[in-house]
Amino acid sequence: MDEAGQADRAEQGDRPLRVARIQDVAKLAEVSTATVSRALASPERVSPEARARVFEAIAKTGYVPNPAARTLRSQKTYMVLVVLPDLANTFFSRILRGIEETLFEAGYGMIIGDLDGSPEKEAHFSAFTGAGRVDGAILLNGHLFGQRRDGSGQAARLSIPLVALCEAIPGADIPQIEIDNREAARRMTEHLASLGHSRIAYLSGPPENVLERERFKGYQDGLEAAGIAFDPSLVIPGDFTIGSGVTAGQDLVARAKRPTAVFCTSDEMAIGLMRTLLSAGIRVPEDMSVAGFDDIEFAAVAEPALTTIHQPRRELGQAAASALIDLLQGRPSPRSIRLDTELVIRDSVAPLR
Amino acid sequence: MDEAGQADRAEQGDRPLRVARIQDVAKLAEVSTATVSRALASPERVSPEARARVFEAIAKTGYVPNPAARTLRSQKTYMVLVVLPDLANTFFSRILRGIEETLFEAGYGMIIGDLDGSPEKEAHFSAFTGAGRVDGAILLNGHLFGQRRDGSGQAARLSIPLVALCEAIPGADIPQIEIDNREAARRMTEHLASLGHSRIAYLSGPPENVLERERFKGYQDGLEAAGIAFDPSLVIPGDFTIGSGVTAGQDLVARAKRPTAVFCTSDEMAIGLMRTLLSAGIRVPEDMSVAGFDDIEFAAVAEPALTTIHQPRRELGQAAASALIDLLQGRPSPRSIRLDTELVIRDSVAPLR
DNA sequence: CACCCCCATGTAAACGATTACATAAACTTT
DNA sequence: AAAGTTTATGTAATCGTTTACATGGGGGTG
Repeated sequence: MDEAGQADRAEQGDRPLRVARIQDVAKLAEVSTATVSRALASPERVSPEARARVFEAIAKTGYVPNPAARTLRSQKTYMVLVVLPDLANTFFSRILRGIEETLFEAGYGMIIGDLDGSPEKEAHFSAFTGAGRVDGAILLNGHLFGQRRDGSGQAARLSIPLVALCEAIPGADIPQIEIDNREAARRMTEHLASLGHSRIAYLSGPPENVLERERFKGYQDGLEAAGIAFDPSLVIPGDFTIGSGVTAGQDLVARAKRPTAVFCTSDEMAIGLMRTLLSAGIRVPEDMSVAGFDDIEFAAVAEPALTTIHQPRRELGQAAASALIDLLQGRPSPRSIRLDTELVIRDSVAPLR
Repeated sequence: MDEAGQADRAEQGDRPLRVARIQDVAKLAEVSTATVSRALASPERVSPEARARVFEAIAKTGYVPNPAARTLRSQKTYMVLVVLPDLANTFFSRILRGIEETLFEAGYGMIIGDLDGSPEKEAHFSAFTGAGRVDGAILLNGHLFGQRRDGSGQAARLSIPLVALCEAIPGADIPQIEIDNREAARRMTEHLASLGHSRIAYLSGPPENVLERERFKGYQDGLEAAGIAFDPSLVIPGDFTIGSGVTAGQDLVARAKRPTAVFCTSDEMAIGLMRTLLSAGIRVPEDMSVAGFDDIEFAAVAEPALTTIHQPRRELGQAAASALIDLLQGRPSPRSIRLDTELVIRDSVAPLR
């Protein structure tokens, strides 16, 4: 105290009245604020002695740089927005973890934008990127936002680096991280066919969804490869949720001529479907085989354990985050990545009797 | 162009070279920046004419306030941090939605801090709150952070409003939003006892967890109320995950003298447990009843459908967010809230034969 | 009519960093 | 030893708002 002189807003007694600023550190270390800033941003550009004094002063004052000031000046937020269609969907949580991990290691924070099917929210998150609250964004929702519906000149805003994850965005010139949905669906369909099934139903996702469209193509590819004619009556509408699986099950139960196998384009639907079948006395896989897609945690402990397509969710998240970080740091980023899936054979699919 | 004079950084041709600043709006509307700022923050304090001109200018320029500058000056970020132990856990996703919804409506963004069991990350998120990157935080992890492990004077930082959700933080003087875990566990235990079960096992959560401790007390309360002696050998260690349910199942299968009912303190464990029992030929509920806790989406479609305790997850999230917003906006906030749970009876529990 | 008060607005000082530019010292190179 | 180069540091402008304070005009009141 007797040394600091008139440091009127510095610490007093014990606890700082106010958070320390770079000025306080500079004064204590007897250097300029520029040197403190440099000591933090690029230590090698500061002499060892000064650096030591600076770090000592930082420790003593408990200084933490003010992010707002930093952002204002440097135009960097060290924040990334992750936009996804449905936060309550199990499928995304592991992906989010993969993203978060990787961002975290690189010093970035993650802001979540849960669209929840509302276009109003979409506009909101679009504004987020436009206003410079984040340095970049990872889009899991299958399309770019920001293109105003009214088409007015409402400004195409400051554009920031974007990465598409899982749902490819056709025509967008950004890195796209995904799996080969078509190929995976083909593989599963062929797998079912190879076990003797020929009446293979397809429980779909929402028709406008990109994943759905790819998987549907794969289903058709698979039928074709197996020499099975496509039967539109075996395509059941769904939307990836447990509930739509339950509904689809009721549809099947009511049919006179049932398929012998059902390929569901999400595990959630498969689990909901099996539930309805079992309640109606239809045994899985004895009476009907059921296959899923995603390999969520519950797939392995479903009853019966679900045969499905494994997606490397954590790795997908990590890859997307890495690609974005590359972009943010001016490094060249891979245009597109396709991660491998795996056909996981469990108990819900059996050879045709 | 011929009107603006030397507006060298204003729009040119069609698209703005640079995002519009408050200055640009002020110039166009022929008012000062202060008026623009006021027109946005408190429209009633600006004359209708000026207001109209300002809004017109905002529309014309596509102006969006710079959040960093705003934060720097006003010390408000309009961001909230949500700290949770495990983002990949299904239980949290609906809660997050409730939180996000409510924050969104109030104009706040949500930053997720997934601890993932790492103390290193905890320190990181603590720094988040300390550095003023967020206005407040919702803690789902059951304890406050910021109290340095080394006990050094490392500064108790700027403290921001906090709310505890789900896991109460003993001794913390902040709003706590939770359910009555003890009461709910008691109710389930009594329910099992009322069906004739007296050998009721308890599949626990992690021993240090607050929820676990409360539920365990409730289990004991329930036994006592039913006049059943507590048997430590019926307490099986778990950690809320599917995997620990599977492991617990193996333990039970190996036992000579099995319980007739198992109360699992999470649905995930219950589902994992049932899986193992069924694989080993132990029927649920005929040979053993299984009860869960949480009522996650999969509980209703498990095979058999799971009898469990329903937690109003969305409402929990909403309540926590509301409490935090009250705090942030200087309104009095309820000290603590306990939301009601519900005993959901499905098929996994049956009377003792 | 003089006084006071209120209202709408403007002026300019923060907020707390980063960084372009300037400067001085130390080291190379010829 | 002079000139040029590199290195370490400091000075001060800048990022784009919000807001305390100042100002001037209009309307009430005594």
